[in-house]
Amino acid sequence: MAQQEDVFKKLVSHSKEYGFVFQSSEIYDGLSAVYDYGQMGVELKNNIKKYWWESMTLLHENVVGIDSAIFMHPTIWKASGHVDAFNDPLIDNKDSKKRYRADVLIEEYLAKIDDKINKEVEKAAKRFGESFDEQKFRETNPRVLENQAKRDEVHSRFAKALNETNLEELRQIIVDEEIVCPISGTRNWTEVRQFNLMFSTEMGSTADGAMKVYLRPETAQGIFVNFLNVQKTGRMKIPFGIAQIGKAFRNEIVARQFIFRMREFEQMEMQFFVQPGEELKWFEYWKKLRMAWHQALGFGAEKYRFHDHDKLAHYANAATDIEFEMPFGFKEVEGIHSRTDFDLGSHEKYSGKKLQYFDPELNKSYVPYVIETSIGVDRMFLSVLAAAYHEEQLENDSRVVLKLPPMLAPVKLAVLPLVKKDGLPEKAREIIDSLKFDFACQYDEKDSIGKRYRRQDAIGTPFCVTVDHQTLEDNTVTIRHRDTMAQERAVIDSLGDAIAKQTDLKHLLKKIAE
RNA sequence: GCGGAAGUAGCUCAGUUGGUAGAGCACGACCUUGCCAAGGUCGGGGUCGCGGGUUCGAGUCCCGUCUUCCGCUCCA
Repeated sequence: MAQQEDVFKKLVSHSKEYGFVFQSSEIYDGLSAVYDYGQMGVELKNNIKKYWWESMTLLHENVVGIDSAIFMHPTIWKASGHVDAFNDPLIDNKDSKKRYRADVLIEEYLAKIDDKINKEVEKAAKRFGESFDEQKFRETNPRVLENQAKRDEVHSRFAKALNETNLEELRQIIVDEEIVCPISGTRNWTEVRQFNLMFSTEMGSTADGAMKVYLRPETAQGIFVNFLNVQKTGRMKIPFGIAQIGKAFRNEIVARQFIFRMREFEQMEMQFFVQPGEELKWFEYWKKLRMAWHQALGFGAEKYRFHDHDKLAHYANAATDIEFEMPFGFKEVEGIHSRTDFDLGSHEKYSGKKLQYFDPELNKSYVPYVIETSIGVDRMFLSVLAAAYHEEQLENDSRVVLKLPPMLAPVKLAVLPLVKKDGLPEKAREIIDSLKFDFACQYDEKDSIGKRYRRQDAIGTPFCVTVDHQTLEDNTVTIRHRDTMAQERAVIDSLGDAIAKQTDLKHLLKKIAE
């Protein structure tokens, strides 16, 4: 583990050193859990997105894309359940360091009083037998009355505090009722804090009572609310899917582990609409397909595993994660959920609009069921980087090499003049000029050739081409391969095809299409 | 958010009982070499995370704050 964390640290500093990932606002001391992608990172990230997008939209004629806005009508988040679920009042016990939901603590306390009352009643019932009048007992027994009065008092305070979201009052109830931490048994509580996991802002002028809008906490809802638009204008027939790549925002309580959990992150989501009753079949279908997509990258099947959910979210009837072995353990990279008709059904209720599909085969209308595949771009990025990062011991020294799948590499080819004189730089530029339309090339003439190879290794460039004096005579160059460090001689005219063959995304796509 | 640790050049770090900021690598120019880094010369770059305080004087001591890492917690 210590070694793995070490690798993780190295990964973070490598990311910075070679322009993959920078901390946001670094010159102002940074902004917690927000990161920027640098000149290399953006290329890698774009390639990952392209791989996903094309695997969805090119390989499936029944999957189309959209790009919905980050701002959406606030009611959408009520319908989706995010307003309620993302709004817990939390309190910490300073001794046990445990965190609780303040409302749950009070509810448990109320339940305890109920228990007490019920026990009194049971005891009395046993004592009096047949002749026991429970209602009368409840109305007259002093112990029951006392507890009942306490319960009513706390309950009404509690309800009022919740209604007003009065956090101080919630805490005061906990203090007044001497509610203790179940673990430490102490009453050493922090303030109650509201953690709204959604970021909000105001739309319109504040003077005329602006509308509070949220930055979307997931991209999925943009797909659901456009379900009918796409279905009708695209003449889509069920089953069909809508794919989207976009930013989402969550005000995480604890956001950590580099770009694994960020407050602003990017998702690649696809919602697949199916006939009710067929959802589990499609769930299995996408599960398999999504795993194949990951494994096509060639990092090894053992780095991935499914993690099926035992406890399902309220909307789901099946759910699994695809986990990847990060330097800090197996972590979720993608989620596949059978979301039933929860989302569309809920939007029907809240919007008052029908979100149904008329199925000509069944000759009836229904709210489709949904299979969701949802992958975090940044997590994917991190997993690719982690899997690609290698430190290799060579005979007399060592190298750091990113063994990125060539299709994802930010730079595909570096063209290096062996010396920067005798017309070699000019010849190298010529080669780049002829290839730059096909893939990303980089030119470097500084330092020794070995050093330049190392620099390209560090950013994961799969091919280096070296121009030497022989090149001027017979138009051949040395191709040097990143992973094996092997070299071969090739004619310049053959370079374009040879490299495209190994760096073009379509070769990855063909792999998963099989 | 709580507890612990840390923050000095792009990176990795040194900096003595408080006395005017250093090394290696990296970076730039020139020379040299020429197919797997670390040859020579010269050069650029740091208000020591930020803000206060103590002191004649703070990278060093004290307080606050921000950020990062570890543990807890949370995780649609």
